[in-house]
Parts: sequence; structure tokens; C-alpha cells
Amino acid sequence: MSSSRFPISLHILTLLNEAKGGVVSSEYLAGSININPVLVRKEIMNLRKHGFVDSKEGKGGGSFLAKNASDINLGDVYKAVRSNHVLGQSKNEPNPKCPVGRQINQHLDSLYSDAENALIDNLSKQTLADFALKFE
Amino acid sequence: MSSSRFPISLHILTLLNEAKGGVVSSEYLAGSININPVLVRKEIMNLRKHGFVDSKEGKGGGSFLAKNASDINLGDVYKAVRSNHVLGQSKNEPNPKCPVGRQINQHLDSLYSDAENALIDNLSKQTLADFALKFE
DNA sequence: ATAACTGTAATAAAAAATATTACAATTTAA
DNA sequence: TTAAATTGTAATATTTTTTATTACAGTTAT
Repeated sequence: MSSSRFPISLHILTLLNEAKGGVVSSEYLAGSININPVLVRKEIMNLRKHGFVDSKEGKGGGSFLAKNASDINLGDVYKAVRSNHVLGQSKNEPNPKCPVGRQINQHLDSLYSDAENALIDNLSKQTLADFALKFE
Repeated sequence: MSSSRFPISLHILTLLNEAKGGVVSSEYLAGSININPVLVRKEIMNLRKHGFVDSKEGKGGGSFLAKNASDINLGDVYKAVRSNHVLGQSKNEPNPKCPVGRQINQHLDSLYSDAENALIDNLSKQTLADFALKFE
């Protein structure tokens, strides 16, 4: 999925945190992020799957944080939304007849994992609560 | 530009390193990577701009490493190819009437920079020579 | 019962990435 | 000195990915 999943998810979480436990509709969230409500609902589906948020159906429904903002660290949010590696997808198929092409994806993958872990470690230093503090 | 620029560039550099100073055509490179030669030439243009490689026009022409593989570190390669941030482009325009939307891009940017630096630091631990060693 | 939501699928539109074609300019070498 | 191989580069087309839109069944509050 797209490279804007992380910012969208973090935006959603920030708004829900601001709502202080209150329920927020996908319409409202979409309005702040400036994207389509259906995309918000899809992203919320994922955040819910990972236990960050929960939703209430029906009139007056919407979403809300499922845990304390200080218990949501940004590394975990990143892990919840990443689909392909940061450094590039290895879904391209190099020439198996070339000694380099034949092996490169495996080497790239391990390179990616290492680098991505460094990224995640960095993100994990911050919680949603820390991030939200910046908006005051 | 695309998220496969890093793997493509690293693939090119690895092949050029293998050629041990010899000249390699974009046709050959494209064959190993399994992409279009024109895309290879564009990527080489960028690598050349950053001083990693040089090219020779005309018959028997092609590209070759412009510096020692042990002087090319992967963090620098990454910096040469990145166009948008790893964690997502902030080219989306959130609602300026929303207190969160209004500020979020600036906060995301600083978050990205930090995290990206961690990534780059990790990549910088390895040179092209180190990476190429894995192919023996 | 009605209104305001979510959840979800299907489809359409827009944007981005990649491939293709084309050709002038350069260089080698027969 | 001409032909062949190659780069550099632009223009265009195709494919893939992302995003938006539409639609509607199901849920809940009033």
C-alpha cells in the first residue's frame, strides 16, 4: 500500500487523542486529513486490527483510542502500516542467469531489515503522547 | 521518483564493481536488473551526478565506477536517490482550519528527518565493497 | 421510524512508475 | 570514411498503484 499510510495513521491517532476518549467520525477525520472517508475507514480497520483504536457503529458512532497514548509508540505504528520495505520493494525479478541478479534480492532484504530496524528503534523512542504534545 | 531507485542503483553499482574498472553497457545492466535500458541510463545519470560512476559514449562505451568501492558508502547512495521521505511524502495538504491538520506536516517532517538519519547512519556502516563481498 | 454512522465491495479516476520508440551525437574500428 | 555500437535525451504509451467515488447493507441513538 501507499507511502502515505504512516502519516495518515498518525494523523488519525493524533486526532483521536485530542478527542480525549470521545468518539470521532471518519467524516471528520477525513476532513482534517483531507482525504476520502473510505480511505480513513480502511486505515482505521488496520489500526483496530492492531489494537490501537476501536470503533462504534451506528448513529453517533466513530472511533476512539483503545489504549493510552503513552502506550502507543510510533515504532509500533510504523510496523502496523508498513507493507513493503522502506528502501524499495524487492518484487522486481532480476535475471537469474546473472550471478549478481540471482542473489541480489536476498542481500537487499537483509540490508533492508537492518536499516529498517534502526528506523524503528528511532521511532520507538517516541509515543503518541509525546507526539501529541507538540500540538499544544 | 519510485521506491525502487535504491535497489536499482545498488544493483548497478554492484555490477560495475564486479566489472573491475571495465566498461559496462546500459543494455547489459538492464538485462541483469530486468528493467528497461532507458531507466538504467537515467539512474546512471544520477549516479554520475553524484560522482559514483562515469560513462563513456560511443561504440564500446558504457559506465564504470568513478571511485573505489570502499569509498562508496551505502548511506551516501541512499541520499543520492531519495526524493521523498521514507515514511511518506508530506505533499498532501491537510485542512488548515483544523488545529492538528494545520501543524501536522511540520511535526511529521521533523519526525521523518530524525528517523531517516537513523536509517542513513545504519546504511553508512557499509560500503559498496562490503556489500559486493556477499556475492562471492 | 428516521437519521447518522460504520463496514465493505465495486468501480472510476488520477497519479506515478515503467516501458517503448526514436533519434541525434559520439566513438571505435573495419 | 563509413558502419556499428553506444550514450543522452525527449516524447509518448502502457501498466501499476493510489486515491476517490458511489452504493448499500447493517448498526445504533433518538
